Parts: sequence; C-alpha cells; structure tokens
Amino acid sequence: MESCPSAPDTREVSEDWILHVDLDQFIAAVEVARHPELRGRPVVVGGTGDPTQRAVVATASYEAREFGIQSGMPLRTAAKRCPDAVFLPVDKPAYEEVSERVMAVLRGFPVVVEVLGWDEAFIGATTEDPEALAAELRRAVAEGTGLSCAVGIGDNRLRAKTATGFAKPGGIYRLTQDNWSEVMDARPTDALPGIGRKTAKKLAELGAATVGELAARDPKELAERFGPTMGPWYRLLALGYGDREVTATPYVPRSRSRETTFQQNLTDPAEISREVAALARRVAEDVVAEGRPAARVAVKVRFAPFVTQTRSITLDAPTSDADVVERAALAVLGLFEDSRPVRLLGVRAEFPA
DNA sequence: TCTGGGGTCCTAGGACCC
DNA sequence: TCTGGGGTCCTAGGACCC
Repeated sequence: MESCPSAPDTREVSEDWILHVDLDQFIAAVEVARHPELRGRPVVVGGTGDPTQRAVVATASYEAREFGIQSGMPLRTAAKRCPDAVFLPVDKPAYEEVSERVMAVLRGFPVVVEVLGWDEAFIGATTEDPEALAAELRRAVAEGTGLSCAVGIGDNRLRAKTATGFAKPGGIYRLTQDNWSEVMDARPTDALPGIGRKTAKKLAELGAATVGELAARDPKELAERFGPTMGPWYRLLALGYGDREVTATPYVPRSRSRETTFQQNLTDPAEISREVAALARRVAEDVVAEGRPAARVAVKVRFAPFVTQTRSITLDAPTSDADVVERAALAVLGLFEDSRPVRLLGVRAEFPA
C-alpha cells in the first residue's frame, strides 16, 4: 500500500530500534543510594540479612563480586568468601518504588516501554541515532533516580538484550545482523539468553559448544534431541533471530504463588498442614487482588535434603474463594506419600488459559 | 555452593473419547 | 473382542529467567 502523500517521509533517516535497559546491580545500588556510607564497600543483599540463615544472595555490589560472590549463592558461602561484607535484608517495597520511578523516567521519552521486572525494560523507538537515545536515557535515569544503567541496542529483542551484557556496567553496545556473527560465534552457547548451563552441556555433547557451531547445526537433529519447538529455536537463537515487537500492554499473569523455606525442617504433619493452609490463604488474597478466579491449585514440597515434588488439581470451577483454595491445597497435600522432613512448602494458583 | 522466591514455557505420558 | 489412529485434557517435571 502507498503511504499517504501528505505524511512526512522520515524513512530515509529514521529506523525502528530496540533498546534494552538494565540497571547496574539494581538492589545493591538502591541500598547504597539510601546508605551512602556503604559506597565502595562490598554489599550483599539477601534473605533477612542474616548470613547464618537459609537464604541466597539477591544481588551483590561490584565490590562484593570481586570476592567471587554472585546472585543465587547461599549467604553462608558469601560470608565465608567475604566476612567483612555488609549483609542487608531484602526490602521488596523499596525496590518496587524505585523501579516505578525508573520506568516513569523511561516513559517520559517518546518511545514504547515494556517493563520486564524490577530492573529491566525493552524500549521500542524510531530514531536515526540509537546511541544518542541510549545516552539520553542513561542521563535521564541517573538524574531522576541516581542510578546507573547499561543499554543494549539491537535490531531485535534478542540482540538488544544480548548487547546489554557487553554494555555492563554503565555502557552502551550495539548488536545487529552486521556484527552478530563476529561478536558471538566463538562464545559458548550459554551466552545466549534462553540457554543455561544444562542445555549448554547437552549441546556441547552434540558438538555444538559455541554459538557458531549451534547456528550451523541441522534443525532436524536438534528437534530429535530437544523437541520440535526447543530444538529449532536454539538454532534460531544462535543465528541472532528474535521478535521485534515491543508492547506497553500490561502483562497478564498466568499464576500466583507463595512459598517458604523453613529455617528448621518440618516433621509434624499438623504443622505442615497449618503452613500449607496459611500459604493457601495468602495466595487466595493475591488471586482476589488479581480480580480473576483461579482454575488450578498446586502444592510444592521440598523434602530434606533437597528433593522437590509438586502435585496439583484442576478445580471443579474457577474460584476466588479463600476457603475453596485452602481446602483444595490441603487435598493436594494429601496426595504426597513421602514422610521425610520438609524443607520448603509452596502453594500456587493458576488462572484459566 | 548444603542450595530463596516468584514467575514462564515446553515436554511427555496416560486418560479419555470418537 | 488381543486391538488403529488422532485429538485433547490433565498432571509432573525440567529448564530457564530475574
């Protein structure tokens, strides 16, 4: 179709770009911003802030990372690696509030903002100079919130997000069809978002240890090993293919869940039932807040030492009734036959598809 | 490394139905 | 009744992400 003759034609100078904004060490940065005396010190945020408890690192400051401390690491291990680190509890409301301010700054630009979590967003923009836009976004976020971010620029979502990894901390990096192969081909496959440690190992066993080797693989062979969807998809990742759509449409959750790891394993069946009932009622509150009834209820049990099982049922009819959710969770709990000590309990409600 | 909490999506097997 | 093929739903588990 011909474009409207009266519309200004900007196509020669402007192109559609996707930017990926990722805040540097977000949680630690929020803590340092409100405790300036911690600047320059190794800061570790996780659990209740007590490194002797069962909990893991949510975020470590760059100073703490120097000691080998990483997200997901047990706090106890972090404390061994850096006994002088400052350990702080996770303060979710504080991070949510700062995150909102960051997203508001981004929305102040004439772009489409798709929020991905507390500390990440995709930006869809039409511009002739994406690096200049990225620099403006970084400046505005710093001025508005005091926080630093990295910005990846790409011709699709995958390349923008991958680019951010090269931009961290506090930089800008562009990854497109033009330089993808040159930058990525020699890297291990788990450099690709969507390929983790386990899949990287399986791919290496097939002779595809690098992105370039994966890109050259026969999709049929990958489908046989990884299934009809995942197999060919891994190859497309290696080629740098990805969606281009960025949408500001609010995200609709598929499920809501609550879970707790106990500091001491639970052995008393009555106590286990009470905990499941309490979790179910919290989930029911979340379901009510969501404004849509739940159709399935699942219970997760992690037995000592670390064996996880889930059981679930489809409800007779979708519900937002806390009593129904609680009864369903207790019924599902009854499906477990194991009687080993319990380390974790969780309850999840799923919304209809 | 003794391993959180909150999510998403895919796979696979069995049930069930025609 | 010795026994097909396809579609769909339910359930459990795995992998990944932040």
